[in-house]
Amino acid sequence: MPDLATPLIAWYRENARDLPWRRPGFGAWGVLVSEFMLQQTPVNRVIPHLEAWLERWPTPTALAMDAPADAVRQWANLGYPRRALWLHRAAVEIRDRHRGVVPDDVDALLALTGIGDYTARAVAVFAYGSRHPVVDTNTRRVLARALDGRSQPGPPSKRDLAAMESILPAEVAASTIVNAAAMELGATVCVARSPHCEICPVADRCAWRAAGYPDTGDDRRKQAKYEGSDRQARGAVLKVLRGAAAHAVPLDDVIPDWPDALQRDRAIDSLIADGLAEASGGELRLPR
DNA sequence: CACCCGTGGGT
DNA sequence: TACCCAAGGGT
Repeated sequence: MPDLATPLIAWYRENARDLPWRRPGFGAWGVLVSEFMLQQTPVNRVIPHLEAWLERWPTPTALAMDAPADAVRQWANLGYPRRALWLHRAAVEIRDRHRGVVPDDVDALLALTGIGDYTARAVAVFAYGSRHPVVDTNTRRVLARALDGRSQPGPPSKRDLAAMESILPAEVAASTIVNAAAMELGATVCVARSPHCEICPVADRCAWRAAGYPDTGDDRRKQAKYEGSDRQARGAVLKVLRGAAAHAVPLDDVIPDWPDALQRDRAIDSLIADGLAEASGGELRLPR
């Protein structure tokens, strides 16, 4: 097993980006909100929204006191608006189960709505300094290349945690840096396409490089086409509900010119089923 | 486990 | 232009 930790720590010290959630004293709530926003949304789009969010809701309890509709509106165009709903639910759960304090325990975090394997460990490690393996898509790619000699990682699995654990230093502070450094390397150097191996701190011990950069193929499933999809229809409906001062919109005024009326109705029904919309009196609105 | 869920920038 | 990709999670 090559020592990745030592070069990763040295590299991270010099090259880590200055991101808001890495500032000392940023707080567990801020870290948690950032992790929700970063679930499938790029860093650069998250930063302004994160700052506005925390200014409006500096604590979980503050968010819990407002309506889910406010969270969905504030989420704006970050995408996957269920995350806004789930973040609101998590805030309510934190208020009710944890006296308004973001828990530091992985199992307690996992029990919160919208928090899975990655986010629970990210909060425990980056907000509280615990020692756990944190594995996101960047880390999986770095480990697949450096350890397994593959160009892309396979599907996510529990083995990913064991792989990360295998390169994690025993000492707590160092382990936190290695977790962050693996993610950072994957995000900025060991990127999916055209990686910058010439500046990579672990190039001299990378199994993929040593093997001559074989293309092992990408067994991830391709993203479904967005144009013409149900997701696009849902997005259009939610954009209307979020929009302007309209708190409730007559059903007949919700994307009336959508090309596929069946798809439009399906989108509305699924949004209601997800709790992202409510129908009453022939009107549609965000959840109160 | 496969599939679903938004949105926008890069190539 | 199309396609790729993004600090995932729930069902």
